[in-house]
Amino acid sequence: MARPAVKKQDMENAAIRLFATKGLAQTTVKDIASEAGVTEGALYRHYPGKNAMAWQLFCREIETFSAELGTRMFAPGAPLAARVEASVRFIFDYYGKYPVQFAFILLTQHGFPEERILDVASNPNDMVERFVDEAVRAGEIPSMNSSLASGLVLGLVLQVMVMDRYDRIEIDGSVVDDVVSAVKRVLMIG
Amino acid sequence: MARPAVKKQDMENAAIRLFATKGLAQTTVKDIASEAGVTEGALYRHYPGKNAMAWQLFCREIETFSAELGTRMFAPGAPLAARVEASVRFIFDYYGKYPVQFAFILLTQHGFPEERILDVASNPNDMVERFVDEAVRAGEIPSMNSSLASGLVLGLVLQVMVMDRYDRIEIDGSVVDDVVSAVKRVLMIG
Amino acid sequence: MARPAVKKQDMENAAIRLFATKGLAQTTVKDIASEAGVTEGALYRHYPGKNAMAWQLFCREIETFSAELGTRMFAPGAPLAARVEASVRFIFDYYGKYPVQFAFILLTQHGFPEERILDVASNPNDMVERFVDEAVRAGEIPSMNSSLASGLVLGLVLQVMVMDRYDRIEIDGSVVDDVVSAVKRVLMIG
Amino acid sequence: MARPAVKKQDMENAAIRLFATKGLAQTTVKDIASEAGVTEGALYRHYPGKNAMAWQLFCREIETFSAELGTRMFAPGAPLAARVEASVRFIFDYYGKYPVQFAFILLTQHGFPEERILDVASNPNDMVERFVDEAVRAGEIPSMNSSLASGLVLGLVLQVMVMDRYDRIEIDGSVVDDVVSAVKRVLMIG
DNA sequence: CATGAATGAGCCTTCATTCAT
DNA sequence: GATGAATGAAGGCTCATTCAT
Repeated sequence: MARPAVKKQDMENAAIRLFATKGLAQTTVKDIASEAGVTEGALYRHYPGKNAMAWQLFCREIETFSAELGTRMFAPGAPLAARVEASVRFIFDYYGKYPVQFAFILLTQHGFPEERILDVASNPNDMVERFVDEAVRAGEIPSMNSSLASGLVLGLVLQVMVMDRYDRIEIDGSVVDDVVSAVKRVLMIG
Repeated sequence: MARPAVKKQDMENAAIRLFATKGLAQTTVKDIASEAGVTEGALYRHYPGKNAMAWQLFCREIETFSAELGTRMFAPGAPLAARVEASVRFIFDYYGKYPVQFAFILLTQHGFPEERILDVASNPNDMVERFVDEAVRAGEIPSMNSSLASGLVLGLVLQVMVMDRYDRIEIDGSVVDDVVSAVKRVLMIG
Repeated sequence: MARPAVKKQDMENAAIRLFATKGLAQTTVKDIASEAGVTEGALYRHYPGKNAMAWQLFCREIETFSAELGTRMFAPGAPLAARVEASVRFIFDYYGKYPVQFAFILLTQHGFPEERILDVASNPNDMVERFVDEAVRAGEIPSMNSSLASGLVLGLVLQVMVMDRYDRIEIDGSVVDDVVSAVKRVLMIG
Repeated sequence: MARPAVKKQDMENAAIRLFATKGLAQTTVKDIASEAGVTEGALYRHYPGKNAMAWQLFCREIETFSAELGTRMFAPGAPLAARVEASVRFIFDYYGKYPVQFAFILLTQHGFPEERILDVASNPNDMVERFVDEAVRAGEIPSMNSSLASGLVLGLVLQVMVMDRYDRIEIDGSVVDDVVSAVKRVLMIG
């Protein structure tokens, strides 16, 4: 009978918040521990180390996000344009609702010494690629390099978020509208 | 007699190469020194410290790049579409010719504890923004949020490079063509 | 119902095996627990701490061994040479039969921060010393410094085992014969 | 031009003294540093780490010792018995003159996680083995297993030192005489 | 009796920076 | 200008031990 281990949750929340704010390398184990109200050693009961913890949380967050994104992107029966629109809107909703988690994904993605975001089992990149492939095969959009298309589309969305975090723009409804139509134009939909 | 302080050059080259390869935080002063064939203390003869050195090199690289980019983007007398095309092609040329420098810019941009790329005096972001503003004012493209547009356009280009570095795509002529037309579609040119 | 506290046995066996293999300092409480299939805290149900456990086991093993050795060394009525021979043979038999326990004694003897093998109530050293004293008093061997003689004799036997563990020699019947006669020559028996 | 680096000497002396006194595992880097009057980091300019330092010093000490021992053991032209006697006396002289170094060799020999004394290039064990082989080949002593003989002889000498360090005996001239004759008897010389 | 999360002190190591030479 | 030994402040991690469950 283990105790409710609520401290683990505290540590994970603290870690994500700190990773998202200061970056992986700039966040110390001591930071995480004191933010979570525990001592340093406690981390090592649940994770093999700091980087491993970050990577594990990173995968979990990105997979949670991807799973939900998938239901929009591949909603059965929905027309292509609607699925694109729903997907983009979902991403920005998610970004608005879980800004810390999203910032964590955004800021940490290139910071791992060994691992890479594309190694995560279910990642948005692969999903967009599959989406494009299927659309091409269905004759709904012209033939195109799906890997490239996936990069282009994600570039549009992610960079807008980067600019939001850098206070260059403020994301609101009209911005999202603009991104939706940019994505459609890049994919030559409608 | 002996050549002059060619050591400084060696150190800068080593630093850029290492920062581009391993990232700022993962590169130690000892790494730089030994790669350049000098000792650790030598760095402090030319720079106040490691981060300052990186930031200084970063600004220099980005300004060199920006200056050249500007001549394409604002080529006097050239039509809009041609300037867009020339700009995108230049970016990829530069990326192909100075991959280390470019990776340095790409990988280091989020790695500074204090500074940010948008603070660099002459940065691509501002340039694209100005480009869009002028095009709108000239009635060459529909009215649009230029900050957002700048983000979208840079997102297209940068993410393609990220994917190249992650071996998801290989940049060649047709990829560049595709990016050029994606940028044009996003800016609603032609 | 369930068997009684067989867990304690498991822990002791695991501890002895690990101490013998990796040494005292290199063996962690977690090692012992996981090897024994229990959790870390369980150790403290039976022992005040790791070092105390090791010392207790060490004393137990050495006393068990010493007691049996004593019956050979001081077998009533047996001639001196026979008792020496029986003793040496017993040591090597024991070493062959309980290699882990013996290695534990051998490798751990200098590893305790506070305690020392010579502090154990019944230890081989004291026994050999008494043996020599009595033989001298009985006029069976020339007068000699019994403390020194005890060191010499034990040195012969123990170092052979060390060499066996280091794979420099392989102990077999003829090796034991040689050690027996070496001991006799050192003690000037026969 | 490096400064006289007298601190390195201090650190090595402190390390040897501490390793000999408390053992390898019980000696911390902080101990060594503070005993040598430097800070912890200083160690890492000269050695890759604590264990590496200990092993390096250990090898150096044992090789210094072995080299000198070799000149006695293989003194050209000297008769066998004289060489044995000179060798044993030299060992005890060395032990008396450099008790710390010798204790370091004695106490540390089993404490390395990876390495072993018999792996040292020039070690006493190999030397004694060669000595016995040559003596057998020259017909000066009966045929015998030289590996075993080497173990026996070293067992005699080392265990006497262990007992000295444990205050069970006090080494003086007559003890050394006794060890010399014990060695001769074991090797069946004279 | 057993669990295992948590502690707290300490360990080895790293590294940007300083400074006597 | 250059050297490299030394510093000092962390940093990540380990581990014997405690204790609420």
